[in-house]
Amino acid sequence: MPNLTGQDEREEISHAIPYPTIRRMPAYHRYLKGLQSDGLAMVSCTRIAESLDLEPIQVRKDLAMTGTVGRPRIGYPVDALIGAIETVLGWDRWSEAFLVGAGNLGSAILGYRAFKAIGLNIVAAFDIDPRRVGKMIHDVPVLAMEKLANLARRMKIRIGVITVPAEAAEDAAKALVRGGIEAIWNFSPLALTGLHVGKDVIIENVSLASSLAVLIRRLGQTKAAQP
Amino acid sequence: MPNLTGQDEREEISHAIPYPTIRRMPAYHRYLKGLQSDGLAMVSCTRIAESLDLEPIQVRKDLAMTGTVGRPRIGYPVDALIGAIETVLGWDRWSEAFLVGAGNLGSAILGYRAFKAIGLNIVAAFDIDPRRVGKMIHDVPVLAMEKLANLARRMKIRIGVITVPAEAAEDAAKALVRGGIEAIWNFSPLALTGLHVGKDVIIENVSLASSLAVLIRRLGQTKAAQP
DNA sequence: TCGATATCGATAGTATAATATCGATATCGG
DNA sequence: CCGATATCGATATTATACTATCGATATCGA
Repeated sequence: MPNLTGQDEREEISHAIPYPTIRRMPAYHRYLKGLQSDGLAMVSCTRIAESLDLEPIQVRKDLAMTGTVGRPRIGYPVDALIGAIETVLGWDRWSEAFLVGAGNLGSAILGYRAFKAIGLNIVAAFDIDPRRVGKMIHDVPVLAMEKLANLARRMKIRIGVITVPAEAAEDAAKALVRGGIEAIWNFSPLALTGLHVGKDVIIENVSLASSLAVLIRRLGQTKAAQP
Repeated sequence: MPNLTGQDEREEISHAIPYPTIRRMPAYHRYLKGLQSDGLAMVSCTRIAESLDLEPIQVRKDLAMTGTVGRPRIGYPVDALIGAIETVLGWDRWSEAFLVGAGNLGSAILGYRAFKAIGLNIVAAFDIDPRRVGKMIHDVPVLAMEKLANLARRMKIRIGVITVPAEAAEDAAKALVRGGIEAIWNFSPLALTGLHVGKDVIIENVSLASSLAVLIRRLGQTKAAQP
């Protein structure tokens, strides 16, 4: 049975997109936006690869995943690529989100206006500290944790952002799940799993410790390589 | 010629550790620290895997990379594992670092005291905005960008953290490189490459957009799965 | 004391993603 | 007008990481 809606057709195409490709998409998007503002209409994989320090073949395969077709010797249409990437990443339809933990990191993320352009609109923050409750941080109200669940259900919030210390991460996650949240973007040092929140909640852990571990490791190796 | 120092011997063992394993190491460390404070002396891969929602085989292979030997039916000694992980990750000898960009995100990272426990000690921040220069943020002084290069060389700083907007990232990176910095931890939306800073500078990009892209994508897929 | 069993360590197999190869195509320069 | 060439798209190969299998080992309980 053929699907007539663009929505489902797109899903069908994009179902097989590997996550490494998804991770590179924002970089392509940023670069293409730059070309677009310079008035460039077409661009080749070779050029993109040179600018982003990637392999041309990899770029070609990644862009093919968006469904955009290129022309030999010319390349891909810039505008179409940008649109296709935005569709694949879901940046065309933004989602509202709640944030838990209005500390240093939480405030920084609330102040990061760029998220709105990439599909995330944080509409309220929550904290257990009564001294923070009631304040506004970057135009976003800080509310008491007790109000989270009901408000989330009422507003049909699907995404929760966790920016609390490790000790509070599990409680924060469970509060979000009680509110019916479907996806959690977790910045706490405790890596959340399906064991914490149930396996049908989507979790994306941003592990700064992992990232730093790789950096320090590579630094140690170069030092060892040049004695 | 045999090496008598523990340093080089360790490097030899750990040279082959895959980066995915390195990325999981901080989670193991955190979990093991919890066991240690509970007084547990030995732990099996099975138990670790269950708690962290991983495969036991994967945990066993990861831990084997540290050189720690386990005992059948009993498991691995907790203390030894912790020490081995700290050695592999370089957390035993912390490095001093400079931070560029004392805005929201920069302040948050300066306030993140946990980094000191994992090998990173930020000793100074830099900013182009004269209104920020001269202030203290979480006990770290904010200095003028012009002072960066000389001070970095004088203090033999090896690591730089970039928390500036995308437009300023390349300049920030180049300033760090002029100061002789060897490794850059980049939080800006612009992914830095060897083309920006020269190919012998180590770069670790923390791409929040990539992380969010994966989250939103997975969310979109579950929605499509249940119409 | 001795067998049952949980676990380790090593080897083998599988899945995934990165890279290479090659024909097809259409533009650009002569 | 026509050949040289840059690029695309598809297929094939390689590299990497993850998962499974199996014998060896040592503890625990009967």
